[in-house]
Amino acid sequence: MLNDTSLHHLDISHIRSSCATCSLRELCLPVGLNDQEIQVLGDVVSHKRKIQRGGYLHRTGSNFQSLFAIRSGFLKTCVLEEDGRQQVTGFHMTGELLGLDAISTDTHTCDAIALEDSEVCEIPFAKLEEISRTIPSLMRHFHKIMSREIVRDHGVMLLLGSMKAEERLASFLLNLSRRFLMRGYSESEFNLRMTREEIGSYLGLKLETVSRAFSKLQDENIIAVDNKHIQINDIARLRLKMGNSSCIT
Amino acid sequence: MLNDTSLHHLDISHIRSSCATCSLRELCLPVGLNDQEIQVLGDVVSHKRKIQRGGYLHRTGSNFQSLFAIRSGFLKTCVLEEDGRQQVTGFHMTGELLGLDAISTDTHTCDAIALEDSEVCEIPFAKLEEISRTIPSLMRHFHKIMSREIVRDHGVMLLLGSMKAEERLASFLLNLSRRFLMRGYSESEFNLRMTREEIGSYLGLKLETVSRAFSKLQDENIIAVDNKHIQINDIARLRLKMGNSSCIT
DNA sequence: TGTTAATTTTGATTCAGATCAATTAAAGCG
DNA sequence: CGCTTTAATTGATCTGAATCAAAATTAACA
Repeated sequence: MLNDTSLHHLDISHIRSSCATCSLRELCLPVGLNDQEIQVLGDVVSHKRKIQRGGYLHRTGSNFQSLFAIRSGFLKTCVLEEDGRQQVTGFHMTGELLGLDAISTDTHTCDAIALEDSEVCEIPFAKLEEISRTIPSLMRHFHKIMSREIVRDHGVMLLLGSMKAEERLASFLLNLSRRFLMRGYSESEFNLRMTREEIGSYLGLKLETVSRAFSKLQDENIIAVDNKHIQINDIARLRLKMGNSSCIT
Repeated sequence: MLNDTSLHHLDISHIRSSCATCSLRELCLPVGLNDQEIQVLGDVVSHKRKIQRGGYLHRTGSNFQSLFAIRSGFLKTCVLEEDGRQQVTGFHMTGELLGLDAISTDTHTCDAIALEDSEVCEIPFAKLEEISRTIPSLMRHFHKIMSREIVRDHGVMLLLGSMKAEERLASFLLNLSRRFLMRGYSESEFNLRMTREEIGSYLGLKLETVSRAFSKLQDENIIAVDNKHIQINDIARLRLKMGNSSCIT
């Protein structure tokens, strides 16, 4: 459950690297395409963009033209309320696709902010639709990505609707762990890119509660916390903490 | 915010009724298509299915073949946890599209249960993808539907993550009100099809809390509650109750 | 490098909503 | 129609997380 805009579980190692413009292999889209198709797709996603830490990839209300595939870095998406407070709707890392929400109204419905220096590929949506007409597997794949985002959101709804603080944090850490693993990083040791407040916003908790939950898990020797650095000592017990283990797979 | 799998706000009155098999006008898909295109689409969605109150449209884990467009009735979708408790992920009414979550893995990720006798049109997904290749506006429209579901889910996440009980119920009622209005029913008076427990599951509250929130709103003369029958006396004040009014539009 | 600002931790207290419990009302059904 | 089951309301109590508050730590930056 939790975050998974894209499809890292798919093995993309078989993709041949014929793309000159942009290393598509890291991206989420070209799964299962042949050389020629990758070439076509590559022409579409050629435009790269760098965002500095703290910078905006897009803002709520801004015009939608393109999806963004994250090549590197780490971003959050959040909706801003009148009163100034923000609700984080997701954390996003390499290979994931941003902007799906904006297709609905041709307007971005959330802010996307880089939590560390990041690089994205811009994918003009009109062009993506166009070429997906001639490459059925690309269309199918894109639909799966959108669907997966819906499934993820349902998972978060379940988390927010029925789990308690410690379960939420366990779920969150396990989700991060899995996503780091899929990208070839350690599943048991990583650095958080977001603050306690941002975690809290995402999990529907106050930052103090997040901090306390971290401390609690550390006291039980399930994890070791050193500020932003997390070490998972006992992943099995962390899974137990989640309670209904249906959420994360 | 809250429920809006589909796109009732679009005016479909201009659609010419050339479809022999199934009255597509009620459905969400054929917006902006010409006669011939509607004909093509009509051939795909011809298969109808009735579900009795309490019956399943699909179950978690079952094979995904088709999306379902609701022609009449009222359904809920919910995910079942190990412990037997269920989390309602949405309530769905005429014109909305079910099954989007299943595209991701070709397996349904939730149960869809009729809360009253309902009728749906089955839309074989492979065929939909196929014809959407030749009808760009249909493809675009389908993408907007998926995207809108993502936006809706983000709205629910915001609700679950940051609103308190009374705000959640106000938001829920206003959402229902709007959806009834869009279908030509009264926005100020309607019957709930779901129990307090199901509302609570959806809103992340216990049924007692839902009941108390109803009573509170009634005491303040904002609504009148008679079991499942709801009358909204002061929609403006109900909106105020929601707090951050960004959610519902 | 020193100074300031932001973040994190921890404690004390409060409160919204959960839980427990009992009653009332409505819906099925033989 | 009366009986049983299910759903809804309301009250009393408890509890997990919010809030308030202060100290400690880390990061930012001139």
